[in-house]
Amino acid sequence: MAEHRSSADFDLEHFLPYRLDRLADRVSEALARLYEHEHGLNVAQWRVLAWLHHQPPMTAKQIRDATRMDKARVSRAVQALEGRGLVWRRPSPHDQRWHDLRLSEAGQQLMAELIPRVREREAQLLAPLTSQEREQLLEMMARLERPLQEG
Amino acid sequence: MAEHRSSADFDLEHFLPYRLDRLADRVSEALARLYEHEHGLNVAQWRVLAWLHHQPPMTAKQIRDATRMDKARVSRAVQALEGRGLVWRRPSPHDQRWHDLRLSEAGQQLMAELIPRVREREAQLLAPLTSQEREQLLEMMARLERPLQEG
DNA sequence: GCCGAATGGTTGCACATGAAACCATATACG
DNA sequence: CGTATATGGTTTCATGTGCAACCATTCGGC
Repeated sequence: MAEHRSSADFDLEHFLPYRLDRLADRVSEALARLYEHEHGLNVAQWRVLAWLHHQPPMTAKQIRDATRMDKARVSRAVQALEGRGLVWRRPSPHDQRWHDLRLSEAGQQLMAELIPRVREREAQLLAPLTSQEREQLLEMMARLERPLQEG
Repeated sequence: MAEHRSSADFDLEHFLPYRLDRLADRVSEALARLYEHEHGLNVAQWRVLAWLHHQPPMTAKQIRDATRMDKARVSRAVQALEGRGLVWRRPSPHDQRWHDLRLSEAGQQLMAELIPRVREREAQLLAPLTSQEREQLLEMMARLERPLQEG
């Protein structure tokens, strides 16, 4: 049985966590040129923009829940984006602890330019899979992720 | 056609790079307890140990090629492991620039203890998939990764 | 209404990392 | 041989990150 292999033949190349990490790194690198090199956005900032584009307005907490990023990471990303005028921040009328976040005009323009190119790049990355396989892949990933939700 | 969606409905939740990164993070976190919290090993160090366990001896360059890690990252991981007496380093007789790396007794012992537990944890993570699906997943990941090999 | 706990968000700190500069050794070519 | 170049590996620097401590506001129990 596969369960009884000795530890002598342990091979990282068939170890899912490692392979997952390596692929994620490679893919991320392939995309970085678009938002990092060309627009000076890091991954955290890109994600904040993407969520604000998709579903405004949001508070930092909502972004944190959506992205599962550390709250400090979200806070710093928002700060940077606000500093560059890509995001507006307004204290919520309901609760002064929150801030409602939205894309500014400039932020919307940036995303309008960026999204089609990011989509195109994703399509290239996914080219080796049929559309059925793509669905299957995302579905399997969702199944793997579910038990790992904490909180 | 799916190709003609406007940028207005872009949703990170269905964006593969993001989903991949999130899953990889979660999985990595789930494993970290084993080698990080209990043995003070970071991911880079764990990978070096795993490769040296699997295929000794190796030079830093070979580990770098195998893991696709930055050479500085490998260098620092090896230094730390040597400092803890888990790895031996010996200048290669063929070329003084290289160093042949091997696990020390302590390193082998550590891996003998760690590998079964890591395997067990991996099995838990993979539980939501049938063994056929697991193969399929790794195979699809390999197909996605191949065009991203650089150099 | 008032005090303690909870909650959204920020900041300080320690650490890991990638890129580039750098060092030492080996190879190629005159 | 001797110099230029390539290569393995290390170090320096700037940056991003998680964690924990912290601040401000709000909520819950009395």
